[in-house]
Amino acid sequence: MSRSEQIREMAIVLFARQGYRGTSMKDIASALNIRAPSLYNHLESKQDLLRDVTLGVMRSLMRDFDQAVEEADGTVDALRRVSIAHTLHHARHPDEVKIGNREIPSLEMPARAELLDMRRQYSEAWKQLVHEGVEEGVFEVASPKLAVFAILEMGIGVANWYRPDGPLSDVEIADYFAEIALRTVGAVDIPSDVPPLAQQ
Amino acid sequence: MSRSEQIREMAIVLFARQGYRGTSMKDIASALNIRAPSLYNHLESKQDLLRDVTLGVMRSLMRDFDQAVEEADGTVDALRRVSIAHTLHHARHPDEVKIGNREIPSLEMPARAELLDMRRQYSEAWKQLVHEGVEEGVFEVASPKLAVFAILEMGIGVANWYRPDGPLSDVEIADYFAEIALRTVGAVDIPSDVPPLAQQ
DNA sequence: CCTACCGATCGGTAGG
DNA sequence: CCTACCGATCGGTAGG
Repeated sequence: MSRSEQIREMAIVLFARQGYRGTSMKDIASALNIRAPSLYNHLESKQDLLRDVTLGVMRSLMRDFDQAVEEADGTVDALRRVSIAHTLHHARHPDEVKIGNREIPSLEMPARAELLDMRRQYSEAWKQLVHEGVEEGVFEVASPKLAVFAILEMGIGVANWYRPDGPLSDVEIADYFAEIALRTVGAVDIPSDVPPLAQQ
Repeated sequence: MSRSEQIREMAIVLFARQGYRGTSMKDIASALNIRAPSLYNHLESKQDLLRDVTLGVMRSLMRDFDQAVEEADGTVDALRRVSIAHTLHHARHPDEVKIGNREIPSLEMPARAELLDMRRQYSEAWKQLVHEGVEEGVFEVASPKLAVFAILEMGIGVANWYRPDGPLSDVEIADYFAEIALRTVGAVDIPSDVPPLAQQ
């Protein structure tokens, strides 16, 4: 792994643990056994590190969403697949998404506006999908917008509590949350090929 | 409103908007048209402000939870009521809960441990309630723990997007989310006295 | 990749 | 409630 990648990975760990402003360039450098000024051979500024991780995580989320929709067979399956992708992403990249959600005020313009616009696009794509399901008559939901917010936040929260060494795997949690998502939009006749979850 | 209260309210607004470490004592003082050192006639330290708001919000959430359970008629009604209380609290005190969720790394020991313990107690009380419903046979849920996380996070997210001047009132959102919560735990035969939601 | 160093800003105190 | 001021730390640069 290149030094530049090492720095970026360490920054993600420390930003997630201590916050962006609670992490100094010296903290990052010390963790890699070098001095702070040496970092500037590999990056322009501390703000660059934050911009890369926050914009990167949204690009990645949107890519997963598009891929899930492409692979889907119908709207119900599409919602299940994007729900799984959303939850899995938050279980597998908890540090990155924590930074993306918490450090919006630390992100300077114009990157902040860009991030917020990507977030808007992402939830818009979700709303569009739910809307299609309503039009097709496979979903029954009082407010698509509220339903989408509920589903998204449920997945986002996973980043805060999921532990790989816990009793449930990320796939099990993602499957279960996808079931909740389908219930939330009032999808009926759900083809359930999901194995039963262990208690707890 | 006393100067001390003014300072605390302004701190909450600025901590939520700019983050704890992104807000200087000078920022708070300037917004009140005084100088930074004058703040110290009303508080011990900047950290005190953070401790008061983060511990206060958890005390308040737990109080609301207990009251909702006391007023409830049975376990299904209890889950509906605590869900409503949880969502309403996040809609009505968005700044406080945002700080409580984002600034955990900024909170120094031992307050941080105290906060985390209160959060654990809070979700434990929720899990206990869901567990009772399962034992009574009124809930059907694969994993009480996951169901509780899903419900809690759904409500927490409200603080990030709810706007009082939006198309839906906080009460409407709380009622709707309580319905989703009941679906999440597989509560059946839900007595629905909730008025239909406006689309969008 | 290092040492030496810069100006700016921070939380907080002294003293009135 | 103010001015004057403190030591510490910050992101970043110069120069090698």
